[in-house]
Amino acid sequence: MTDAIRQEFITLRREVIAAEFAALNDMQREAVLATEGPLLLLAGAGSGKTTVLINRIANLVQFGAGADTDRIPAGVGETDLAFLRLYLASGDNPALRQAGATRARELCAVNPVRPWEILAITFTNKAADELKIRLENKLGGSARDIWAMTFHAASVRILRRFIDRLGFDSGFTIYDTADSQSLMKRILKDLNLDEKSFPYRSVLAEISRAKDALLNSKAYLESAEGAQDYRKRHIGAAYAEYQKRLRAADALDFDDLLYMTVKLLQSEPEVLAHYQRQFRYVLIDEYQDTNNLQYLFSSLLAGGHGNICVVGDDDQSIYKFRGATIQNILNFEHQYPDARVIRLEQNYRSTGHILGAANAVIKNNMGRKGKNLWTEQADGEKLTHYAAMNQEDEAAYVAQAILDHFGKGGKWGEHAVLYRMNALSNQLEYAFKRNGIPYKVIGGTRFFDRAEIKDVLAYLAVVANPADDLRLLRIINVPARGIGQTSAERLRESSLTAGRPISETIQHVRDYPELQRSATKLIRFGNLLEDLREKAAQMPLDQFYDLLLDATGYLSMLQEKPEENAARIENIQELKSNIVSYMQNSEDGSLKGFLDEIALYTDLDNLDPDADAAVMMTMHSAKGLEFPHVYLVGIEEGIFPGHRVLGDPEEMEEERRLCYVALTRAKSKLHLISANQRLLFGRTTANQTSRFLEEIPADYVEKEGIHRPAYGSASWDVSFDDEAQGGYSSGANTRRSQMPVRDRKSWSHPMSPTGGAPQGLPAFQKGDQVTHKAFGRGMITDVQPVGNDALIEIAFDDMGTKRLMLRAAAKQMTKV
DNA sequence: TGACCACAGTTTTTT
DNA sequence: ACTGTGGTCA
Repeated sequence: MTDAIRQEFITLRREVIAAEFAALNDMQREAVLATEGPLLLLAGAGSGKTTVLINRIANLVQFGAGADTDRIPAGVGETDLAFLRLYLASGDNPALRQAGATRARELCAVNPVRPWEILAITFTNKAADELKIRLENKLGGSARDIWAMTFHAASVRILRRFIDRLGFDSGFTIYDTADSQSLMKRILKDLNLDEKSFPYRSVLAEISRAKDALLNSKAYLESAEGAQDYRKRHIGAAYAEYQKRLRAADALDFDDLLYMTVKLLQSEPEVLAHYQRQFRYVLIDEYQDTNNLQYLFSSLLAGGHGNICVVGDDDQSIYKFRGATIQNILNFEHQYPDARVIRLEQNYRSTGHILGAANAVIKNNMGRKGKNLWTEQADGEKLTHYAAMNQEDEAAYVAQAILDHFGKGGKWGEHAVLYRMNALSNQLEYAFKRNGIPYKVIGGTRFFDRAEIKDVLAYLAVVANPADDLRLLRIINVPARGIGQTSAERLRESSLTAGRPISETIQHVRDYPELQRSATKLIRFGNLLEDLREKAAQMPLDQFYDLLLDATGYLSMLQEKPEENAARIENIQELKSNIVSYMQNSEDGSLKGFLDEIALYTDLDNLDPDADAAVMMTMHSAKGLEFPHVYLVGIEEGIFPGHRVLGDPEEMEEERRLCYVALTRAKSKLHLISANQRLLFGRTTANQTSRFLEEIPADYVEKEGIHRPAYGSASWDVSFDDEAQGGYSSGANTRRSQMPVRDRKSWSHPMSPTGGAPQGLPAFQKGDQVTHKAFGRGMITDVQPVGNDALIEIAFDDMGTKRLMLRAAAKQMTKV
């Protein structure tokens, strides 16, 4: 084979493969084809990062190293070259191209990758799921074998197989944050550590930091001995105790999952070799958010073949508070001197104005790699900054804008409201409820953090793992079994001294003189658990779940107060739907498997793209998502940026990055809302508008609302009716801006506790024909007074029946 | 032992 | 505002 043939073959091969990815832009394609060796992909917001990941994996599976290697199959000759030339020239002839496709692919593939040789790591389950779905669409069923999952899920998978080498049982349970917290509270109490100087949260945070630095409690204590640090010594003791009890309960916390995996890979050469051999290609998404453990995890696993591709954006690093270090991405080129760097800077998501605003804001940060996103899109609408009177006005404005858009044929799901902290979502929820806007809150008090869910899951966990003391204690007296705190405490202490799990102690309760008082009850409880364990082995999970709810008396406990517990009962039912869908999606359908999945699960994964509903979530949760219309609320100093970062330039930069993330979620219209005064955490404050707003060029922004609040200077005699009928329509903004700053409560809750008809309710009654701006024509079918408002039911011609609050609805309706 | 009440502390973000 | 805790009383 001559050199010329070699060269031309390599060139043609790359062109053939490149043609498969013709839909991408040059940089994206570059990133897809650069398969070999370390690659740093700096992908700006909305630059098609996920598309690149998908196509990159597709390329690996189809062509292996074909596009990025000098290796040539033996026996390539002139005929093959001629064929490839012809094939490439056939671009506009589909029939010809199709005929040659198979041969071309075979000829160009070099050692195609098998799916399980790819490790693709993401941060959230949501991102992992999306990746899996899109891969399956592209590659078919074999895509299921790709290791596309979160750091934690991958760790669990590795640990389940090999953790016995560290002396742990492979059936370990996973403790979530709440579990860790209650365990730590216990420990601090037992160690007699004052909760003021040793808040459980900061102790846990310190332990988490130690684990991230790969320090076990001993190593941590050693560092404390040297420093003679009193605080550290106590925390070290708590750390040791914490790990001891986790161990006794056969449990790992979130940090342990990564920590143990890294330890395992470092100390067991065989295991390391196994996975290094297996993972020919490693991809890490959101690399700017990795912490030290995750960095080690990635480096170790990619260490065999050295094909590591990390994707990230230093401007979107927003998780420093949980140990993420932006250094990982900044140092990548030092770690791998031969690394290639590819930048994706073309944004396909946002309009020019939105992108311009985001660029202008992030420009104020020092210490970034430097990058300027650009777009081919038109400038689009300007951003809107609405300065609201207070949080109610803010919520009303958002609701109004959404209703307007819906009235023009838009979809609910095109809107997302983002805020800095969950506490800001309340007013919005009320406003959305009143106006009949379907919505979904992501995060906040999470489904799996609800007491009833934790209770039921605790039962399942104890059934699966009798050694799980923490969860056993949670449910030992729920529902009440006459095993009170004192009995439970005594039981716990006896088990501790005996060094056996509580469930074992219960089985041998007769051997413990100090437990005789509650022995009968304990035995009954122990029998219940035994019984459940037997049943669990005999029937499918969903059936067992029903049985458990019944046998434990948990359901009947809730049913004693049906009204009060309606939501709880519903939640428990909803958990069953989780079980059923788990059974459909997993091969083994085991209880353990279910608990694993649940332990790594968050509400974010619930975002159902098919349901048409506006969404609200924190700016953090919104990372990676996009929406046509975005509302950023609470854009005030002290809230965003939050008050705790005001004195700290580094923290401020993180906050600004968060702002960048938030701004770049919007595709076509961005509303920024600040309130002149806000009731938060029980206090009313008057915040200045956020500095981030000042950083956006003024000619990108249209201002609405009350921009220079001169408290008390405006006219005060605006009658209620005026306000109610005037509404919040976009045309009425000028009028609104003249409204006085005044506490609405003074009129919306008149001081008339002795009953009588509510004051100033808009005059609508049963039977009225109305036209609603968003929902069209309809008839009022019911009016129920509720407090100072009324709940009305309207049968709309096209929208079905809706229940709205009268005061809010009146602003949208006219009588026909 | 469990129900009820007052009180305080906490309100960033996630696996 | 809200929740969880701790104390008191039946």
